[in-house]
Amino acid sequence: MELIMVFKALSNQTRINILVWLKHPHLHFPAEELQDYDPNLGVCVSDIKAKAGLSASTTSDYLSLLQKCGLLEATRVGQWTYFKRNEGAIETLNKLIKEAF
Amino acid sequence: MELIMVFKALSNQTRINILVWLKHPHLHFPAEELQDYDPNLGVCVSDIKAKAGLSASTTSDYLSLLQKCGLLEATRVGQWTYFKRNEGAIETLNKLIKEAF
DNA sequence: TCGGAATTTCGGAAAATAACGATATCTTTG
DNA sequence: CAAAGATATCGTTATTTTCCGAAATTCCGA
Repeated sequence: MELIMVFKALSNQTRINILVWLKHPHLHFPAEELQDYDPNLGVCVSDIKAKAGLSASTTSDYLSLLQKCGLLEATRVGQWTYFKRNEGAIETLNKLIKEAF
Repeated sequence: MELIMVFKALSNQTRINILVWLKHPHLHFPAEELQDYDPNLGVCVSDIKAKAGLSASTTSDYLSLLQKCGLLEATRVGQWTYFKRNEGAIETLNKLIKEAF
């Protein structure tokens, strides 16, 4: 994990929000969208797009940026792509920050 | 402290480096420059400029950005401005990141 | 007070990022 | 196979960031 890539990814309020929303999806997404929510999968792009109020392309860009720097994991299931937090990477990040700074 | 401002400040390798250099100045700056180094003051702009290999204006910009977001503290002494880490703020940052993510 | 050194401020050119719509791809369903 | 929905990719314009040199400011010593 490259610290600078993570910081770039997090220097945008919406991307920070996405990471926070995905920590406890039930607190941030409408119940009907999480009908059959699976913690192993996460939340699909459209639900995140609706919550963020951004276009599909921007939402997709953001999610894949967060994925590229390791903070999110994606799983394709049929026509949907689900994103969830990579808790291991986030823990590593905390350690890295603690020891670097 | 605004998390997003901190992340923007840290999304630049030189600014990350400055923060690391200032953690243990003796490991990163020539001894003759730290002749009368005072932990309460830190390191002056010219020494940081020399280490970073940037122009005076850019160095000054970077340092004041790091100061504005709370990570550094500045003290003017005569014609020199010394910068040191704001350890309290950095600790707060660690906590914020830990609880936010 | 004058010159010079350290730093800051300002304006600008180049590079990077933001965010979109259009288009392409992939998948399911009729 | 065709159509429709979800997502990804691409090309674009607008905004932001990077980094500099020139000019301004501050301070010290002669």
